[in-house]
Amino acid sequence: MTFDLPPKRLDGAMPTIKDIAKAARVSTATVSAVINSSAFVSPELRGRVEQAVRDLGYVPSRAARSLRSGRSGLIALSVADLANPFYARIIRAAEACASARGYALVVFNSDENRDSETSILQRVQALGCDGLLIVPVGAPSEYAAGELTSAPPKVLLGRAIEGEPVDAVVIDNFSAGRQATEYLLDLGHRRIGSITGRMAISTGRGRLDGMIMAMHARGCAPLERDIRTGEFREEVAYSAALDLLRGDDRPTALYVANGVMALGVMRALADLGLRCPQDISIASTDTIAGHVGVSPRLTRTEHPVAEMTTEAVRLLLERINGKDTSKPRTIVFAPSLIVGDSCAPLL
Amino acid sequence: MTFDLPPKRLDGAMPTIKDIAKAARVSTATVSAVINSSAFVSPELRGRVEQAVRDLGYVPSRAARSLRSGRSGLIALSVADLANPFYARIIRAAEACASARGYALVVFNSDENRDSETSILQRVQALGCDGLLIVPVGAPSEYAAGELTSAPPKVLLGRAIEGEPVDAVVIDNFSAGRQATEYLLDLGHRRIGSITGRMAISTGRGRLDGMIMAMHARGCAPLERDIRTGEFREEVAYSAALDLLRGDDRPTALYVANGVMALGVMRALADLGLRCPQDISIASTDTIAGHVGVSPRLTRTEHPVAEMTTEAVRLLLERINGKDTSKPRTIVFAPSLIVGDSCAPLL
DNA sequence: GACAGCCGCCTAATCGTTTCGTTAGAATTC
DNA sequence: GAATTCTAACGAAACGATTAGGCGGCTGTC
Repeated sequence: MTFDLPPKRLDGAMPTIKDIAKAARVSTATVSAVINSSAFVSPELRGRVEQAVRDLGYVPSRAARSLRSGRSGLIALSVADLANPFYARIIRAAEACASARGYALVVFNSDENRDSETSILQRVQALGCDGLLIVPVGAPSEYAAGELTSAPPKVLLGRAIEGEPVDAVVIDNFSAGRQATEYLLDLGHRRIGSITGRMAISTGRGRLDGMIMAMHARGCAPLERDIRTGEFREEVAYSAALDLLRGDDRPTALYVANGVMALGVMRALADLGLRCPQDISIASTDTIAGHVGVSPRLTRTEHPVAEMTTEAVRLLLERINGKDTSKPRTIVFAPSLIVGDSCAPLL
Repeated sequence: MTFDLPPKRLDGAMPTIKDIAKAARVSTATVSAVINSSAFVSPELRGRVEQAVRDLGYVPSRAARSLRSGRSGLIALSVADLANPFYARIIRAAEACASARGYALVVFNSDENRDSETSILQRVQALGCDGLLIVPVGAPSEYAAGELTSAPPKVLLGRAIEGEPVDAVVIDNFSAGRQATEYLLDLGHRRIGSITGRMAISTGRGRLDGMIMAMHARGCAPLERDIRTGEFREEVAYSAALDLLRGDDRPTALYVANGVMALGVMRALADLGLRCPQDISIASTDTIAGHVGVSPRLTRTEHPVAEMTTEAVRLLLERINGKDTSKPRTIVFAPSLIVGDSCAPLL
């Protein structure tokens, strides 16, 4: 009897299931059964297979597996702006959650660009990702029929798209805008301005609506020139703030619709020589990363980003596994007000 | 003649290359040739194939493709701590670069945990990723032989591992520590402390060494109690700073080895009621994200994260494509000092 | 002792591509 | 007009895994 032990392959090529089968003197079916615990295998053979797997350093090929099973083990995440730390938190939570369930996370950046997003949707399909978590960047009218409802399953994260029958995990933007504004109103401010996102995006529109309604409820209304909208970007907010706050005819308080915009406003304040909160009060929705212990601490509404993301992944996986075949639903998280020291009472 | 136009499949199943071949009345080989422009095809057939592809909405299956070709089109990125905005910048640059070259980016978080890293290395292999960009979290001794040199190609990013024959893109940590410390020395500080990373990590060790050498060069040396090392985390730096700066027997200046640690120190200062730079000067390496326009602006050394990442991706792709078969090399970027207002002259 | 039933394992088909080797026909040469 | 080369397209064999179906051999029953 010749012992031609197949040595640990030195050629660098990865061993395949056939190599294991040969080494363990069993069929590939048995190897597969051992690896997936999908059928009973006698301890004898099981032992031989496990030994061979260890000896050869065998790792099943995901490519072959996914060709056969139609599953890739990949979850895609498309965010609107990778430069925004807010999305870093989403990536963190999504990665942790996906990893825990055995999935890998593929990250894309649409950079607030609808065309990029379209190509991302295609690439996600081509990659055979099992699901997609997406922070959409388009207006509702910009999505072709079926673009968001076709396979693989998709879950909108952070931003809703009206009229699209697709799962979504969002916050109550209206409430966020209202809460922040009411706080400013309570401090006595009456001329309040706002720098917010595009009106075509649910977060931009909703937060501004909440702000305006809060003012109406107190019998006032923002001036048209005090409302600035644009992309959710630091530079956009910076120039808007520069323009809005230049000169003496300016609001006494500002509601800023997200974290990086608040940062842009802060930078503008510094450039204009305005002090916060002495010269102007700032309240926002969404926080500035790493803003702990740095003055002034922003007064803002926060929302549980990690929990929202986890929930979105959970929902997505249930769709993927076909456990949830109910109608698409929207899960709404509530924002809460965190008081810092960026707002002062109006004297 | 019957026109049984194959309708856009309504069953949800994706069309395969065979469907296209049938619809265009050609062989699958021809379809493949058209799709990959891998062989000459007459305009006639080419047209029919392209038409069929459009009609059926065909997208080649990446799973089948990668099974056949051994390429997945995936590049993996393993970062040390997704909560650190520094890594968000890396992800951003890597995603942009990979996308531009037609690769998708799979993101992993080792969370400064060597065991997680080991399992990430396995998952990367199982996924069949074509390459791996990794910010390693282990000490040189913790890597098994071949762990970093086996397929797929790997490039270390930000942190070097001595003795491992693998490509790396790093900064001159020694110079970073030296520059920042020299600046503090120039301001008249003599008792300078440091809060830095683990000594087993090249960035922790290198930066501290630079700091110490700078002091030696001026005929002084840091006190042992003024040097704190630990993980590159906000909380670690926070508690180290609290302990180090409590009481009157404390350094007049601090060199902090990275951005999130600087943040932790700032928070500690706020809690201790110490003002920066009046009561203590802070210099760091690596910046705090979103620190523009917020006071005090940190004096720090910066390094071109995006360029480094781009370079790392470039290197990786050359290895993947076998264009570069030279010995592994380490590319070193130079840090530069950015003066903010977190340091004051010692009176 | 014959037969049914189960257990444990194997053979072989299959997933959707790419690609090698082949072939039919056209173009060129003598 | 026959022999040769070229060309464009095709057929079929991989790639590595899963899994339905099949087949000996054992146990148990009457």
